[in-house]
Amino acid sequence: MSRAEQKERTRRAIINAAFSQLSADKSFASLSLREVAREAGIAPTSFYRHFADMDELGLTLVDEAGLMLRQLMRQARQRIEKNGSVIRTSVETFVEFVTGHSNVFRLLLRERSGTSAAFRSAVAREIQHFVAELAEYLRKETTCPDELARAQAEAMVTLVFHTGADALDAPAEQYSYLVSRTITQLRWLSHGAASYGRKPKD
Amino acid sequence: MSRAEQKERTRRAIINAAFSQLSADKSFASLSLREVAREAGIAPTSFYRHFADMDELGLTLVDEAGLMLRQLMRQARQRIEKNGSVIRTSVETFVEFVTGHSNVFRLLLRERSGTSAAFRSAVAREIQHFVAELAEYLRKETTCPDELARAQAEAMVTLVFHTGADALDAPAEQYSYLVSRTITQLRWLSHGAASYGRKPKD
DNA sequence: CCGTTAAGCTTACAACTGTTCGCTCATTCT
DNA sequence: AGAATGAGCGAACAGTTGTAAGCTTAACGG
Repeated sequence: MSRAEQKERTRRAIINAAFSQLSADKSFASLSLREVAREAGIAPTSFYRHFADMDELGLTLVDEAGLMLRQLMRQARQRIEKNGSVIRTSVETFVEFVTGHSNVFRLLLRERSGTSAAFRSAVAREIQHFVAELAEYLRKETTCPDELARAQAEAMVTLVFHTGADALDAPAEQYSYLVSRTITQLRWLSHGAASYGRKPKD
Repeated sequence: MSRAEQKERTRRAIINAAFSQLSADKSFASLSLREVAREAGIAPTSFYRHFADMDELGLTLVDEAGLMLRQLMRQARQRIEKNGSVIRTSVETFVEFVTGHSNVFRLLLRERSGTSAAFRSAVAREIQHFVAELAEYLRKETTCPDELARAQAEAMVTLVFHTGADALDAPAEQYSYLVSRTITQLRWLSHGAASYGRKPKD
């Protein structure tokens, strides 16, 4: 096996070990270098051959999580073409992601308001991808001015993201309620933005 | 000084020390019993005379934070009577709270998705007070059926809470933008819910 | 007034943490 | 073929953590 190949392999082992140790009871901040190294099957000191410190690993994890999110968006778009209902399909796809990759979602959810400014802005950047894409869609589909399309997209992403957080603690039989509640909220937003249009008085 | 009085005094010293150590870079989970005890001016082992462990202290902090929130609500209601604009007054009051007691708000924000189920549900309970109260207001002021009033209140609280989180990382000169953006979003919701009414088709 | 109570202290321990240093040894480069 | 590179290792260190055991001493109750 080539040297670079092997290096990449244990790098992945570290990343996977970190992801697998994240859980409802364990945040990234509470991971220890030694524990991660142990699960990755290397000596604690070997960790430094791949990352300068845990923060660097954390940023890598956030990047990977963002990547998964973008793949999710693509998947949702495909579904929409075959299904039609934009809002329902998007929300359902998102909830599936949250429940299927809960560790990954939890990372983004927590580090969005975590103790590291670098982490926070990394997560914020990933979420902005969502917002920007949705805003562009709204600009095309509706007659919304740019600024308002963005505000609308931000509200929608906030609500969907928050629903994901709720889903983490909710029993599975509540998912359909959460989804339909969120759909209702998004419709209100959409309908309100369309008809309320531009009346920025107090 | 009475015995009970002195006990309550150092109990407060512990609570205050804990609050004061919370910051943008330090979450409750990263506080240590020893550091808190040091700042409170007691020996580490004396901590146990007041709390069984750090978790018990944390739940106390969440309770106190919730108390401050409820005081805030009362304050907002008084302002509304003299001002008139319900939405603007509420959002502005909330942002003032967030910036004025950022440590307290950060505690709620983080523990809402933290690693302790007990903390999460404690925070959720505090936020439900907000939602319930707002929902009742909406039921009175509008012709909304109960279930939808609640969904609307939840969306509104989510958006306002999220704005608070944004304000934590934003420079002060951006506050007015954040406030007006949120007001717009809330108006959309309100308007959409009123006119969209009950049309739960896909 | 004297015995009881309990807040607070000091000392101590075992378990972890991140990180430095120097070594091995298989892969790579010349 | 021989030298250089660099991933991985073991041992060690200084620091911190939570918590147990036992003592002191001031406020309390009878």
